[in-house]
Amino acid sequence: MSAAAPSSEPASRRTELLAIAAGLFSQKGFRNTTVRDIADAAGILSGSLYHHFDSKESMVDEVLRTFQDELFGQYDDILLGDADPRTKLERAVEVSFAAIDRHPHEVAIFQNEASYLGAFERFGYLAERNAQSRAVWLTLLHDGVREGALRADLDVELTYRFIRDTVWVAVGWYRPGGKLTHDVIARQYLAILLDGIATSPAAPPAPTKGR
Amino acid sequence: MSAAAPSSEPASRRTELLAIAAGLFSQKGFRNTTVRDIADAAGILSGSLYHHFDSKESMVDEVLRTFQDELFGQYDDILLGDADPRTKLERAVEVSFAAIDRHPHEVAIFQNEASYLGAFERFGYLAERNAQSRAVWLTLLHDGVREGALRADLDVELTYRFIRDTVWVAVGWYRPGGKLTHDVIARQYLAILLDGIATSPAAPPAPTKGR
DNA sequence: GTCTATAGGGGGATAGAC
DNA sequence: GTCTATCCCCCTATAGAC
Repeated sequence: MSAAAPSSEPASRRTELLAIAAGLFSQKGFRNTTVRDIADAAGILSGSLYHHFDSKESMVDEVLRTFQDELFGQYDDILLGDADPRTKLERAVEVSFAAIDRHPHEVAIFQNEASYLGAFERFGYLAERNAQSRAVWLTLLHDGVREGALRADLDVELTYRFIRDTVWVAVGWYRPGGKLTHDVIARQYLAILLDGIATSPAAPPAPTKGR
Repeated sequence: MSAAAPSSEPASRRTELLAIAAGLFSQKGFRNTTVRDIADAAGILSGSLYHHFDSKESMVDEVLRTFQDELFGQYDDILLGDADPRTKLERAVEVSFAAIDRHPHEVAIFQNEASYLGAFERFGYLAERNAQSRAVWLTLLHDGVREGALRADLDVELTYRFIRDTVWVAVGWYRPGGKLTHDVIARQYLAILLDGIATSPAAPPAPTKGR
């Protein structure tokens, strides 16, 4: 097998091919993307791909590992920092939206294919990363409650799911380079998450000012 | 082709087969589910399926249409009702979580396959339903702002996306019959959405009570 | 590093017997 | 309503030439 280890050289052909594959995987799904699709997009024939990679699986594997190593490194930095709980939570949200901005394909692949790929031994690390992600958010939320920054009656597990879902699913509609930048979205999202959208808790029918 | 119209009789074989197919489509994805998978699960051979349906596409088509007709009927009832804006918004959220409870497979299929299926002419109605859903939520949000129930500075478009995403993506982890019932989840979710998770807007580091 | 050629398997769908 | 048998296409991956 000629597939060599990624050797940090001049953004190699290997890297180019991975980027092309990632785009297709995110757009059409892993199974629904054929090696011929990838080869076509790269301007070569399908057989030639196997000079660079062992298999289609190897491609998605390398894409996901590279992305996750970077993302979880950022989470770790936040957790190890000495900011207050609310700030840490805000930073984690910001970092996540920034990841969607910089690596939309990778995020989409992880979102859409994790459950399918996770069934293979080779991709067992996906479940580990998932647990690690949960641990990060639960830590942030528990710290926030303990220090009084978040409501004491919070269902932390449920809140974690809502945050996780809302943040990552944004990859479905966020467009890098569009009108809304990732940091604006993060701020707006945090405003809703932290303070809600209502004018007051269980507001009365409102003193009929409009209509 | 023998595929007859659904004739409302005793939960027919046809209906059974659709339920089996829906379960597989939601679990493994549409493309990743073979007609042989469906036939196996039904205890028959793949060729026999074509006595009931024209094609695999026809199956997913019927599943989605049936579900969406029901769901949007409920949305319409809410919109046409005379409740106040906040109550309408709450009901729409409740109805959506109830739909996840009663039709988890259908919701999952719509969530995961809409973008793929939508590319075919036959499934053009998926895009229409999507636009209809957006119209429902935007109406609810705009009414809420106009009547003073929701913050005047709300980014309605962005809020719509967050609501939509968080509600439907719950199908990924919600388990009918589990500890958390759909109405409890809806209430908890509305608590976060309407009032936020923070103790106070931009709370100070908190009078260090714990640690 | 890419091409030609092809092996080997699985997919959707059909025709006709029972 | 189901089964047997099968067609034809597309998929991943390989072997060896250039």
